[in-house]
Amino acid sequence: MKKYLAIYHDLLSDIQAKKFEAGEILPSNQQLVLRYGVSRETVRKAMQLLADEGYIQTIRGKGSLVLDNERLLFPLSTIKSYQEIVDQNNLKSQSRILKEVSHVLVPDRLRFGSPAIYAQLIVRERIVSGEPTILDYDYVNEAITPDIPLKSGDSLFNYFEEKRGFNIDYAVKHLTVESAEYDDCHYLKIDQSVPMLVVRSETHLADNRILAYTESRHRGDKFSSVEFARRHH
Amino acid sequence: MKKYLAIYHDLLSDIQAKKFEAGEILPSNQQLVLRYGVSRETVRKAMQLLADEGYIQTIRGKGSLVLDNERLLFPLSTIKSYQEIVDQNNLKSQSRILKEVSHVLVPDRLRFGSPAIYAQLIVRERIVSGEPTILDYDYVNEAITPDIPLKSGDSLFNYFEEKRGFNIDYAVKHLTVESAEYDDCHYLKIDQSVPMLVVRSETHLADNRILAYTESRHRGDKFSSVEFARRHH
DNA sequence: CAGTGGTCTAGACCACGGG
DNA sequence: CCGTGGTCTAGACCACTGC
Repeated sequence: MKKYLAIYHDLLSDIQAKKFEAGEILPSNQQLVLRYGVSRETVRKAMQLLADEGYIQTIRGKGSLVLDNERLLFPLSTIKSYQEIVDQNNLKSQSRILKEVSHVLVPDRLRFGSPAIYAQLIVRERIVSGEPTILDYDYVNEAITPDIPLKSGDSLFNYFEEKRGFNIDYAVKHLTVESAEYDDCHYLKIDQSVPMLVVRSETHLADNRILAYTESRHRGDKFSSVEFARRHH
Repeated sequence: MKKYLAIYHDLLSDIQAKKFEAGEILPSNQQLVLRYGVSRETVRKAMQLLADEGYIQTIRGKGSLVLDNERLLFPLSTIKSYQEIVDQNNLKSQSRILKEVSHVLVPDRLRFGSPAIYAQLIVRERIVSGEPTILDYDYVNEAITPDIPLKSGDSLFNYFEEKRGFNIDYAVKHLTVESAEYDDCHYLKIDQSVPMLVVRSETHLADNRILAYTESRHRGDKFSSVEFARRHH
């Protein structure tokens, strides 16, 4: 199903496999119409997805230019699981579960005015290049999915989408810079002088229910993110 | 021209003017087709823009739900000028030019592998609620637009787009957390212990030329950003 | 069942780039 | 001039919601 997504993924994997290098021009709309046997509007939907996510730039009269997407690392403006980011960037990384508690009330600082709910709390640390770098607190809405069976290496997103068939739609993320707390110092083996980049997010399903609240605490001295932004007129 | 943009802006201004509150359902595609006298695909283009930017959530079988967009503050994943952000959030803010130098070579740390160019450097401080909070270093490509006439209150983007007719297309932004430098301490009246949130960006025109490099240095203890992210399948 | 949004089509005209 | 991408149309079928 969904022809435009098939074309999108097909072209994207060619770009990521370097069959198209940065600076090259993709096949024209018309060529893709013939290749895939679809209408032009369907081709253009695929191209717009690629453009929105920073893989190509369309230039009228010329064609669709492949951009340098080597550097898209840890973007905050997309919903990617930690595992997806690790995979895409060929990082060496491990995760370790530090704590798991059921029936916890989600703290105020994560909710930004949304109603309080009970959740299952999962605390994990992410170890990048042998060094503990990120602390993740996931509060998963009990009303939607209680009792998550989690092994150390599992991805929560993968469980939600593949195993449970949930349709994750969007997230609202708040970024701040804060001082290291006791847990940061204790688990990440840093002292209070290291600033933390904190991302608090609220993840929604396609029916607008809140699936989870997450607090991701990154060592500031190790944090790096590359965003792609388009200008809309 | 561009009917879908007209519809987008029309609906957006209604949302921002609270004619549609968060939680309400927008008029259906069919109603908008009749109201604007356009085809359904044109209506849907406008709706997709609204959805992409986090103003609405479309729910199949129900309608287009208006989201709570009160809190979209200082998003890094869109290209907005400082002036646009200030206007949208009703902030009290001033800008002051600190330095202006012609024919400067853009430093390595801003370029991430892009070729070195000569630029006009403009250094400004942004004063929010009476307190100097952000230092901006703009390196504008001399080959594209030399000798920018700048008064203290002017917006660079406004000059590029309105006065010069440039078509800004996209930017790549690098986020890091760094220690305060001499200039940070001097102009922002802080000491070295305050961490800085640094955004370095490369702004491209529609023909893919680089218009400018920018380094924005935010006081970490005052920094706050809200992002909207969609999940693509 | 009627109404909603999601996908897809075949065709048209426009604006821009480059030879 | 021709080929490119950008916009728009009228109509079709599907999947889902809610009554």
